[in-house]
Amino acid sequence: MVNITLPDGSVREFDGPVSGEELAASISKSLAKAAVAVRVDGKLKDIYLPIEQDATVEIVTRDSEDGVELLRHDCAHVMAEAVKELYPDTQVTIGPTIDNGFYYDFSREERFTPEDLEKIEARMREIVQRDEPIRREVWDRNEAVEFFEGMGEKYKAEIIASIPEDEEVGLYRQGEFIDLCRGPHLPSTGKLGTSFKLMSVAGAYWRGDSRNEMLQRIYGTAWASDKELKAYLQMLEEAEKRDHRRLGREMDLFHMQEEGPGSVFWHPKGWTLFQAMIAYMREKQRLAGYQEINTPEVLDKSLWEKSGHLEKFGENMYLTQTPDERVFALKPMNCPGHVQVFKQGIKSYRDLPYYLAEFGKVHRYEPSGALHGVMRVRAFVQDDAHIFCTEAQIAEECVKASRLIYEIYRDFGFDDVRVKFSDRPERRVGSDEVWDHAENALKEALNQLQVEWTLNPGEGAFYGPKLEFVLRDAIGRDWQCGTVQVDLNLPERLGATYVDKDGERRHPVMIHRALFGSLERFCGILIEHYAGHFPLWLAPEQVIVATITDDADDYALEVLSAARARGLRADADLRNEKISYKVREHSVTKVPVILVVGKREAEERTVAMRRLGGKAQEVMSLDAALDALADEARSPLAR
RNA sequence: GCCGGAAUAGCUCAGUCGGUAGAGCGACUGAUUCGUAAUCAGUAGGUCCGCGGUUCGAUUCCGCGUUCCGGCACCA
Repeated sequence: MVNITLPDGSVREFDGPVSGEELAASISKSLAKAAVAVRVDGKLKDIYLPIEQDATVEIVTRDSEDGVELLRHDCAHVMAEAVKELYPDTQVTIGPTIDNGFYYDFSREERFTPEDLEKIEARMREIVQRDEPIRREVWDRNEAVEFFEGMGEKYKAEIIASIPEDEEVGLYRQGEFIDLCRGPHLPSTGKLGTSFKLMSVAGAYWRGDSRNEMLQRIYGTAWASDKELKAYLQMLEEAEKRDHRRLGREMDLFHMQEEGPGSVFWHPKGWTLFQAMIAYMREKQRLAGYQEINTPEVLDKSLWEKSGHLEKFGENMYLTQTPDERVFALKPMNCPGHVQVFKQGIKSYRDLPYYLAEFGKVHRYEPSGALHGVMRVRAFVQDDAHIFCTEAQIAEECVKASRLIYEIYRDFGFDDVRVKFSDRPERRVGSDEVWDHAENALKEALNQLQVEWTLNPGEGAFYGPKLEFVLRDAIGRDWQCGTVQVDLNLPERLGATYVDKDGERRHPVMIHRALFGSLERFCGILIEHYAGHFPLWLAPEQVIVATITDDADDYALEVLSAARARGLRADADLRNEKISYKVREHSVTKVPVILVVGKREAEERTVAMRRLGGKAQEVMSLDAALDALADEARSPLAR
C-alpha cells in the first residue's frame, strides 16, 4: 500500500508503487497530459519513476515554474545532442539552466559560427519532432568513467570521477545521446515544444577558472509558449533602447573615445545629472554627521607599500614617474589618504566614531575586457567615507551605513536590493583571528538589519570582509553598487591610533563605505532604470519654453527668466519651427516638461504645460505652473 | 587578460568579386510664422580605425596593433 498526499491535503491509496504518470491519470485526463514531472516530498523526480513509499506529491505541469526550468534544462541536452550529431568531434561538458534560458559548454577545435547556430537549432527542432523518450539510468561509477573516456569525452569523465562516492551516477539517454545528469527531465524530447532560440556563442573557461582552457559556450532562451518567447525577445529590444551607452549619446550626457579607454568625457547635461547626485549625497551625509574632505590623487609609492595596496592591488594600479625619478601612484582607493587626515593631531576615544567623506576620484587599471560604458571604467568617483571607531561600535556603525544605503536607493527609485556578504579572500593582509573578528562583527550587523543575504565566499577586500549591495539593470545584469567593509588591518599598517579611556593608544577600526559606490556606475544604472525619463529633480534639463510663433518671443524669455529664478534648469526654444517639430525634438532628448507659449498664452499670462510622453497639455497661470514645477523639482531630502 | 565578432559622414547603415564611396536622419543656408512627436528646397561634410605587407593600384586581400560589442575571468 502506498498513500499519496496531494497538495490540497487529500490522500490517494494505491496497491503498490505508482508512477507520477499513473498518479496524474488517476486525477484527471487533462492533468495527465500536462504533467511532466513530480515533486515527491519536495524533491523533483522523473514522472515515469515509481514512487514506492508514502509521500506528499505535487504534479509538475509543463508551464509551471518547475516545468519551465525542466524544459530549459532539456533544451540544453537537446542542443548537445544536436551538436554531437552535426559535429561528432565535439566534446560536451556541462549545460545548466540560467535566467530565461540555458547554455551548454563545448570543447571543439573549430569555432562555432552564427551559421552553425542556425544548423544546430534546425537539428534541435528535428530532435523534438522525433519525440525521443528521455530515460534515467543508474550506472556504476567506474563503468561510466570508462564509457565516456572511451568516447573521448574527457570532460564528462572528469566530472563523473569528481562526484562524491555516496552519490548515484545517473545518466539520461535520449535517442543515441547519453549524458551525465542529476535530472530530472521531461519524459520525451517532444515535450520541449518549439519556443526556443539559440542566441549567441561565447568563450567560457572550463570550471570557471581563467587558468583552464577556454570552451565554447552556446546560449539559448526557452519558454513554455511562443507567446512568452516573443515577449522575451521584445523585452530584449526594449532593453537595448534604454542602454545607457545609447541614451548617453542621444541625450548628450557623455562620450568616450579611443584615447581614454574606460574614461568618461562628461558633457554639460551629464555633468549636471552627476552634480545633482553629488548634491543629494552631500546633504544626506551632512544630515548623518559626516565631514567632507579632499585628499591627493597622486601619492608616493611608499605609502602604497605601507598600506599593502602595491602588493595586493598593484596589478590594478597606475604608476607614474616624475622627472626627479620619484615613483608615485594614482590612488585606486581613498582609504590611505583618509587615514592621513585622521592621523593629524591626537584623537581620543571621545572623538569616535569619526566620519570622513570624500567624493574621491580613483583610477584603477581594469582588465580591458571588463570595460563597459560608464558601468565599468578605469577612472571613477566614489562617494567614499571612512568611519573610524572602536571595536564595540562596529556592528552599530555598519547597521547605520547600511540603513543609509537602503534609504538612498529608495529615493532613487530602487526597492529591489540584494545583499551579498563577502568573506576573506586568498590574497589578504592580517591574521585569521583578526578576520574572524571582523567577519563576525559584520554578520552581527546583518542580523540587526534583518535582511536576506547571500554568501559570496572569498570575495572580500584584501583588508577586510564586506557587504555588497547589488542592483539589477534593465537587461537583467547585476551591478555591485554600495559597499560596507570592516577593516582591522589598515589603521595598524598605517599607524593610526587614538587614546583610549585607560590612557592606552589603540588602533581604531576603520569602516569603509560607499553608498552609490561609483557615481559613474550609479549614473548609468539610473539612465537605464528610468530609460532616460528622469524624475524632475534629476533631469539635467527640466524645462523647455517653446514658442509657437515669434509673436511670443518676448513673453517666452520672461517665462524663462522666471523659471530660472525659481531654480529650475530651463532653456527656451525660439526657433522658427513648427511646434510639433520642437515637441518632437525635445521629447527625443527626454526633457520632462515643455511649456508651450503662443499669442494666447502671452496675452493671458499662462503656459501650456506638456509632460514628456503625455498626450494632453494643461493650460495654467504662469505662477501656478512654476510653483508646481519648483516644488516637484526639490530633492527628496527637501520634502 | 581570454574566446568570438566588429570598425565606412555627427548618428543608423548600404557598398566596392582590388580601380580612392552612397542613403536616411542630423548639421549648415534659404524659404515657410505654423497650436503639441518630423514643413520644403539647396549646400557642405569621409586619411573608409592605425601601421606594415602583397599588388601597376588596397577602404576592399594578408599580418600586427588600437578601440568597441557579446560572453568568460576580474570588479565599484
